[in-house]
Amino acid sequence: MKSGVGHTGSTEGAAGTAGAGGAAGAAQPADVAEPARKPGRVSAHEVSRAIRDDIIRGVHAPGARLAEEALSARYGVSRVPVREALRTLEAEGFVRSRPYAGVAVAELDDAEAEDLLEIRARLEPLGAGRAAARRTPEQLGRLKELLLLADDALAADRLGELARLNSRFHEVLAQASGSQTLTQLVTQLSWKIAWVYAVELPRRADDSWREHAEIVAALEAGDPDRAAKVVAKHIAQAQKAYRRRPSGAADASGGAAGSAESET
Amino acid sequence: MKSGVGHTGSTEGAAGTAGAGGAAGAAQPADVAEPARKPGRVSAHEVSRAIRDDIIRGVHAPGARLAEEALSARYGVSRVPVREALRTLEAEGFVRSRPYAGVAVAELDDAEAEDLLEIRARLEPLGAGRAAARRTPEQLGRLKELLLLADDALAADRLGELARLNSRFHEVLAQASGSQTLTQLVTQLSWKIAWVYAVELPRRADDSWREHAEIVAALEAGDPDRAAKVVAKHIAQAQKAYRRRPSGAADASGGAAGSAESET
DNA sequence: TCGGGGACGATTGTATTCAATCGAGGTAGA
DNA sequence: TCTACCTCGATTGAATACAATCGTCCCCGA
Repeated sequence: MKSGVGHTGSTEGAAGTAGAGGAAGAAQPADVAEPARKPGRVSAHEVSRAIRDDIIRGVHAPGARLAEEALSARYGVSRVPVREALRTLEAEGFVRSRPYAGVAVAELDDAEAEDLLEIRARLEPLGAGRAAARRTPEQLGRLKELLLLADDALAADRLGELARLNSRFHEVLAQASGSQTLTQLVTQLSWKIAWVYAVELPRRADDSWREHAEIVAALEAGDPDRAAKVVAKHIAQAQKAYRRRPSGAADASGGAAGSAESET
Repeated sequence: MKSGVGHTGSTEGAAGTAGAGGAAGAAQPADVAEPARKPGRVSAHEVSRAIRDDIIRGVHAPGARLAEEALSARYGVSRVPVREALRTLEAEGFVRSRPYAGVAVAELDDAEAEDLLEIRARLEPLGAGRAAARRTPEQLGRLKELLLLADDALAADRLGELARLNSRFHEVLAQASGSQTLTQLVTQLSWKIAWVYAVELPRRADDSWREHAEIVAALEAGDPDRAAKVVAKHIAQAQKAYRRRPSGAADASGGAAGSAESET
């Protein structure tokens, strides 16, 4: 008998590692320096999460070269877990690598950003439809909780946290679909969207969360068609907002230096 | 810029071990043995490709545990590149891992398979539309070349090769879209579809490649709408074929059924 | 006989060390 | 002065060695 490894589903939804949130605020790019994460024992998964967060926050600018040694110093681990993390990020499309030439942060031009939104527009309604049929009460509860947290954040005008809550909302929504593949796809997609939106998203925050509430209502009602439709509208609004953005701001200017709090 | 991982190689060299003789039915192959792949210098990227191919071909059955040492012995490298490969496959959704518990091949039930097809149905027409507008003559040439190769394979009734050509076709089609993100998504998706279809889909091959030719024609004409429409039809046909399959044998039961055939 | 606790083996996770490759810069020659 | 070649430094890629963790099995006690 092979005793085949449990794996009871759960596409790993962010284990609550305290995310070096300390350096919020300033968030100057590029200048690597402080270890930022010295606690003795970190896993490769966490390193990938840390690097991903930093990419999304603009700490590592698009096109920037990521030397393994520098990363290993920054995150306080050896090169081995760093390399593993880079492979993960490569598969996710955050970095590109060439043999013996190292890895660099991917560059997202406007066309890519548009594509991301277009892809999302086609996938999320699908997931929402599934979610309306399959969501568990617990998932519904988490979504509602996120709505409340967002209300607070809105009231306090903490936009950085809002961005995180937004990603999280769409992540949970994807999980509620009950499809492993769909969840993974949409989750990775939501990370990338957060990246692209790093600058723009806060502006639309208010409307966005009103729409989120509608989504939850549709899920609660268990109406797949309505859920899909509401999500589609939501995405379309987001697309419109992105296209209306002031300047071509797809790069890593300081925007939304959100705290990296990782409460799940 | 080519984005690493050239995919120039081909793995059919070791195809001889596929199927493991008539020993189908008896699940739990697991005990891989012969090195099958000793050539001196392989890179981590190639290892991930090798493992992925073996998963798709059913050499590693769904749910099977993948011990690092066993893999490193099988593919003739140390554990380090194996681990990197596993991180890649994890991000792609082919395996699932838990800290200190190792890695196991993911399990795709019928619902997941349906979702995969649904997702593809929504993404590929998008890519095809882009491709019709942006495809380069070189890409068009490669697609045509694939059509010819498929003709040969059809004539000679080499279904295993057809499966590979099929994946390759959709890969190139995605590349022609000019969108990095879309390319990566659709490519990874096509791998998974090949996996799901490996057991099923006896031979829709003939129709499938006729539709492929239509796709190429639309691309050549540079007509985005028509391209998207043709691809949508193509996917819909594939879905129909899948749903019409003889038995519901898409789960992890038998796993390592002989040669991998996937036609879309 | 059955349940709980602890030690052992096996496997994963990480660090350290060594080898291979690429790019930059300098030097010799035309 | 320009070009080609070559040497050297730096960085990536891989292998080996070490530490941490988990599951299992055995022993002990009720």
